[in-house]
Amino acid sequence: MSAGEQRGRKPRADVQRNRTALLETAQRHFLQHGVGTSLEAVAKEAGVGPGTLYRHFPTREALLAAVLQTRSEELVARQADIEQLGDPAEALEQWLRAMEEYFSAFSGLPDPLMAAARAQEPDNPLTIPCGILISATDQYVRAAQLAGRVRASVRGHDLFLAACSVAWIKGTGTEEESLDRLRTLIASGYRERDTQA
Amino acid sequence: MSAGEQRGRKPRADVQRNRTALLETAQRHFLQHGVGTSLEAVAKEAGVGPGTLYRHFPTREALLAAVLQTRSEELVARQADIEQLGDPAEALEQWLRAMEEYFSAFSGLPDPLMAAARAQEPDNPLTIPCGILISATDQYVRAAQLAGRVRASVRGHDLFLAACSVAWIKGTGTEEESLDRLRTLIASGYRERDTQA
DNA sequence: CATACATACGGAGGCAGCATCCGTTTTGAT
DNA sequence: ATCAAAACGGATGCTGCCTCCGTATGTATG
Repeated sequence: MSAGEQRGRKPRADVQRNRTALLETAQRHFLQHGVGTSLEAVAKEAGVGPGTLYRHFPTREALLAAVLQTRSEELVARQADIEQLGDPAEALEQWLRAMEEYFSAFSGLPDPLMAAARAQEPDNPLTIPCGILISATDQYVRAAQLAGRVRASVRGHDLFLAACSVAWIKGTGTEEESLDRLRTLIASGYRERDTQA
Repeated sequence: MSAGEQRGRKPRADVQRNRTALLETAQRHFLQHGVGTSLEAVAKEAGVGPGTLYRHFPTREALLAAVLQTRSEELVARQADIEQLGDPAEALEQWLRAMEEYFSAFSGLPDPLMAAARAQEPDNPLTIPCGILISATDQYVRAAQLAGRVRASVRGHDLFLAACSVAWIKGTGTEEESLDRLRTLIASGYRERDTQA
């Protein structure tokens, strides 16, 4: 079970090479054409046949999940920054923004993400990441609630949905101003009313 | 320009027949398989060739818009009911629910709807309906604001987006309970804080 | 009723993308 | 140098989109 364990044979070199090439190309295509981009095109540009792509990543979701893994590291990095903040309300706000950006990395991403969040299919490779994000959000929410900055009825899952929504709308090409207005609306929804003295 | 004007020749009978058959079949398929349903299948089941379908409705959006027209009549009917209510806050709430149901009639509907709401392409047949809905929402918002029940900073367009979002999430198969929580969150966002005496 | 004309029909066909299967090549081990 | 496992990749079949044009259908006229 040790890290360096190599059972049987050393893995072939081209495997890792192709995998990397596919991931890089896929990321570019997802960025440019959204999650619905042609997988054939990705394979061709990565210099491999369709078969190779499908062997590495049996479904579009699998490829997507693998590409997202890279990006999710950025998200974790942000978490470190966020936890520096003393203010739990501020922390929650920033976390929501971070998630939103993560969700809107590629156009059309929120749809498969939501499908995974529903999580009926446990073999969906996007399911696990979603679960992590939801419980992370819940942490931030609880902290802010303890500080009396967020209404008691709010749950992490609610704000996860809200962040997804905003990301979805963003992906439809709505202007940034409208988005900001929506964010403000949502913030007014979860923030505790000022406890007037 | 009068209604009964018939220039040249009387229109052929099969035209109207096919159009109706297509609309009915399309509605069924949209309901069962979402807006992405196969148009070929619709044509076949309606008993016409693909060419006929595309002549009547050149794009998927055109077909969608035509089908939606029927449903939008229900929406207008609801407006009458809603305006019976004395309470403008209640009226707004009901209107939002009505829109939400309208948006989630077919799975996947919110996407083309939002694309139309952006309204860069004025020939998109969904654009006009969207504009109407937005300004209608604005009416309800203003009324509620005059009664001091909705925060002054809120605009109709914001709540239009919110309703779209909820409809979108609904379409992804999220449980009704989560949806209700989200609706509550949004409502807390736009409602005026209780003016404590 | 017969004819002529306009109009609409419908399916064949070209194209793109998905996903699979299997003969061939590459690679690591001996 | 040789072998066998492992991976490759492209040919293949399928579905759906959308267009084009020869043909059928329905409407007006003698």
